Amino acid sequence: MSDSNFRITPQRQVILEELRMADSHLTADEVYKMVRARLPRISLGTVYRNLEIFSRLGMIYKLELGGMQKRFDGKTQDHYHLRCLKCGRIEDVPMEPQTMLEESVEALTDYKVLGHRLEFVGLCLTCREQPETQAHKGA
Amino acid sequence: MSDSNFRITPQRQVILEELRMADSHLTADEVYKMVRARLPRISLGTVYRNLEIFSRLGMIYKLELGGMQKRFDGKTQDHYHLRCLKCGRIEDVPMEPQTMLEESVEALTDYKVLGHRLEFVGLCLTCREQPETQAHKGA
DNA sequence: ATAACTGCAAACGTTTTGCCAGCAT
DNA sequence: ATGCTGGCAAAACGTTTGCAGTTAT
Repeated sequence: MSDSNFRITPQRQVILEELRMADSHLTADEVYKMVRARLPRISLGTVYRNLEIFSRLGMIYKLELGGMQKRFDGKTQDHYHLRCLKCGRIEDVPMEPQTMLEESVEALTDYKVLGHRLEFVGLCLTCREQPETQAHKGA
Repeated sequence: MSDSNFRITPQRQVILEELRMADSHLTADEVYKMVRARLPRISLGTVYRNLEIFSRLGMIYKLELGGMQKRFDGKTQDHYHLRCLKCGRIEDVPMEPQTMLEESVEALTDYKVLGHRLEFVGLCLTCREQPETQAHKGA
């Protein structure tokens, strides 16, 4: 792929649409299931290939958080994430990226700091209120 | 494992020693290779099993950073990490955990925030100075 | 004709698991 | 005798890749 002769095929169209329609943070497999409802013959390999291409082109955002599957996000700009330890739900944090963190680290080390990834973990409202149940699974 | 009848077997002893001797951030496979030099018959499964147990007991620290293998760290207390994009080296950041970040997120959302993970990426001194070479690999 | 793209299946690297034997209590 | 533990091999998991056929230019 030369990144310039990039065609919007039906598969790519549908993958993008589903990613943008979902309230974000889908795993490749979830994207696959959703797309397959509209294009039953699409393959998981195609989904992976195109998610990778989209993210390389900056069309979507690839989340690689700790110890989990990759997730893909229709949004492009950087933001922090918040994960519920009990149900696994992932949400965006309505907080501006703290660039001063990078400045501090650059002052403290001999690295050229190019970015940072910040993830919060905790318990969502639902899971705090239902102490003994697994409220929901997935994104 | 009931976590109380926990025995220090030779395997466990050596795994812990190697983890504490190394300057940290080993992958399970690296631990396996090092331990095997002293206990040639140990199996990779045993290494994984015990790393998991140690980290559950808080005896070591399990790093699960974005999109990579897990790494294990003899140190116990929380700290931030800094990864070189070019050579993959991972270092500790000499910075105190910023608990006020968690307070901000708790104020901004309806989550009970229990922790956070912060990872910086950039270029280490070596890799900045040798622009065209891959300086070193691994931890 | 050429290059990009897809579906399919196989391969991959990492991690987990089942099983049985061995050892400590 | 009970139960934790280790070695081994197989399985599982998420992801990537090779290939052959298809589609668009």
